[in-house]
Amino acid sequence: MNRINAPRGTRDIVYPEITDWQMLEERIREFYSRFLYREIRTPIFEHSELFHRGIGDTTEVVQKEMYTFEDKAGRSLTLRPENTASVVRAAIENNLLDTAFPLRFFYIGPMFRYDKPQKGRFRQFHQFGIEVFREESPELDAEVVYAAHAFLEELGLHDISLEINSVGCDECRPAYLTVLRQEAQARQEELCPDCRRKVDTNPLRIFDCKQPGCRSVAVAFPTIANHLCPGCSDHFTGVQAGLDAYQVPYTVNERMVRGLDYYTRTAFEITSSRLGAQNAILGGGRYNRLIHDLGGPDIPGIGFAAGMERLLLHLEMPPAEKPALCFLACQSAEYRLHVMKLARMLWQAGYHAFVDYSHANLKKQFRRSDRMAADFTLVLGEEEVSSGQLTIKDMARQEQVRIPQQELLEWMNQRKK
RNA sequence: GUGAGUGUAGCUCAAGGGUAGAGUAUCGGUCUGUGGAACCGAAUGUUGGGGGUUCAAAUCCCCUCACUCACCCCA
Repeated sequence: MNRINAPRGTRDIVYPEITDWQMLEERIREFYSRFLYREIRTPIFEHSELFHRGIGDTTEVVQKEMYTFEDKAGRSLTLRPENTASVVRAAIENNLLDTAFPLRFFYIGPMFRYDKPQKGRFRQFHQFGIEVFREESPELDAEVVYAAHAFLEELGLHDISLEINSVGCDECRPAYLTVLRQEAQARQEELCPDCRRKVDTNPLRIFDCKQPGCRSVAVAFPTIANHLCPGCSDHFTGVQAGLDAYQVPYTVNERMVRGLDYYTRTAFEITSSRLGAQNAILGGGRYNRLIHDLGGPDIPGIGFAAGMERLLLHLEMPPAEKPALCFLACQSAEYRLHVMKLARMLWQAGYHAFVDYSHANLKKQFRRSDRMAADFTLVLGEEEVSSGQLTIKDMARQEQVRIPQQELLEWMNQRKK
């Protein structure tokens, strides 16, 4: 029979890598609960319309990268490519927006995008993120950015840099885009074919182009900084003051663009220099229209999402502390039932124990114990059973003792300290 | 979606038209109450898949699939 492999761009996470994931998830839960973020779990698929309306029809993600399918009743469903729209939908649907309690959510889970896989990019990948609704002060933006940056720092991530920008709002961005489009049109000849197309559709993206020609042209283009309305301008100033208060190191990048349409005002991104081409490890920003656009009240929101694969790619997790492991061997099969009684004692007391049910001789059982990196090997044989004792060998110290069987737990407890 | 590189034993890799190999891991033995070392031995492959050229293909040609990296896009 031919084998079936995991679909392209997906992968299995198995031991020992899985322990890194478990530790990371634990750290996320602990860290973000300090800020009163509460976990939320939303469905892995949603009505396709949620993402069309939320993320924006013209975005790359929606146009080319969604896993969309029809269910048996003919509904158009889509595997979530990101989670912000879902969290907003869930908050509205569950009437969570009426409470006086802070509206703060965090999530951890798989996302799906039909991309061509490469280093740090998968079709099923995992993100964690946070969302805050209803608070509009710039200082809150600063706290969210701090919560993003400080977490990575606490994880011991090096070689990361934080960039922020303001992308304006519905008041000032259209006017700026007009100016930018004019400028780009004037110098169209000097742009690559790709960018020439962007002049009409999304001129901001020209700033992203890596072609040296486009880059040198785009440097001269006007940035949004001078076109922000007073409201956005004050807000951005406030964000920066807040970041200084929280002592977050950042640089302002007036040319930073984000891929999702819903961002207003604050946008930020954390990249790593150790990651290859896919160097964005975290991205987010404010979205003051999204909740309203998805049928909710007219309240603002802000959040970010981080790529967990990319995080783990250059994160050195400390080796997990594993409790002592006892390997239970016996001289021959006739003592097996005795061994099982000892195993039961250990398990009930919370110890890790492995019973060798094979009929191998002791030498082989010891070898197996060694390969499994057991801390202790317990042996039961004729001598032990007839005297109610058992032999324990400390594998690392190469010392062994014989003790009464009923003293096993006592011995382990002392040994553990 | 575009491009480049790579697919041979569980893993890392040889063999570049003439019998598919090594290291490592696995299993057995030297060694039936004691692991890591050493020595001896065994097992394991539709050479990613399909087609073509040839007396003969892992090797040359075509197609396809997968992986890797880059473009693109983004977490």
